[in-house]
Amino acid sequence: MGENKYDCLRLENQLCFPLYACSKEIVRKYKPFLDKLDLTYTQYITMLVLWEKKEMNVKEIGEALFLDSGTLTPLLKKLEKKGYVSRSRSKEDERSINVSITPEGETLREKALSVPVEMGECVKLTPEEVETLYNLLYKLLKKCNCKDEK
Amino acid sequence: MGENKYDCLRLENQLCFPLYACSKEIVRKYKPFLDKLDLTYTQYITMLVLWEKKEMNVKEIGEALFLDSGTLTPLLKKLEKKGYVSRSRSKEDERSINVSITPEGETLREKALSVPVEMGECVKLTPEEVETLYNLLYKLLKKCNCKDEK
DNA sequence: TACCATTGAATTGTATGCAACGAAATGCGA
DNA sequence: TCGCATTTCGTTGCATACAATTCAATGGTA
Repeated sequence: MGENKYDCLRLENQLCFPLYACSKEIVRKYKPFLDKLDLTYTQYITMLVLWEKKEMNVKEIGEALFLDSGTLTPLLKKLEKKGYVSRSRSKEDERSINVSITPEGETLREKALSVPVEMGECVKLTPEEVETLYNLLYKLLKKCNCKDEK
Repeated sequence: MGENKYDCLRLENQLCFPLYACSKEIVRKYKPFLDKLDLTYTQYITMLVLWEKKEMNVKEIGEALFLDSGTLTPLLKKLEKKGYVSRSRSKEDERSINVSITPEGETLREKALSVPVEMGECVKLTPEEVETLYNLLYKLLKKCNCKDEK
């Protein structure tokens, strides 16, 4: 019934679309909570990795977040201006920039503890569904990220 | 072991992150295929809904794609300039803009048929996994999209 | 019918994302 | 050690995204 050669072009037959839409909607959900920290979503996930590692260079942050220097350089400068991170040339390798958490950035971590709690209340999936979704996304991410050919 | 109060802030404990990263990586995967059609990803999904409905106003497109006029207005003007759609004031409601597919846009649909095929080869999940992922994403999207309070 | 809240687009301002390019530093082989 | 490919950031240009605002058209309602 209703089969035609264009079915594969229907929005509802694309896996990419719910992925794209979900990502945007979730990021939008974060906004009111992140506003209280004066962070955007991208700044927030940058702080997440920095809170863990304390010090990373731009390349390492980029690999962790799937972002390049074109996005990160201006973003890190903004975080520096807000006082949450400091940036300095590495002494071992002058090409590299060390980005590290400041005491103010460390203080922010305390305030950020409420964010996952508040967001958790927004995601109405069961723990099993979250687990399944999480695993499939990481699987896709891994398949996706490997070099295209070979 | 290693439990601490900041565990909830670890990047790997966030569902949002693989969602965000996957979405970007998939969109990036589309690029070489969409370049052949002279479309960006957002322009592509806009064409997808328009190919189906033939004519929609900006509000309807926005509801289908989770985009607002701030994104769509300039994007639709670009698609118009490329000759794939036409834009005109609705006669029934002068506030509304009717966006419709042109013959060139219809021709483009033929070329676009190869895109899902080429992309399908990039996504190395089983059909069952794709199905599960798809359903969970739509479920999340629905939960997410409902009005926040009440 | 005059008033006014609502609606649909467009505009403005800010913040990404990313490809492409540039420049300086590094490293490696002849 | 010289030359050159590679690496790491930064910059530029283009295209989203979205909140907030504006403006014109519309739709009740007194």
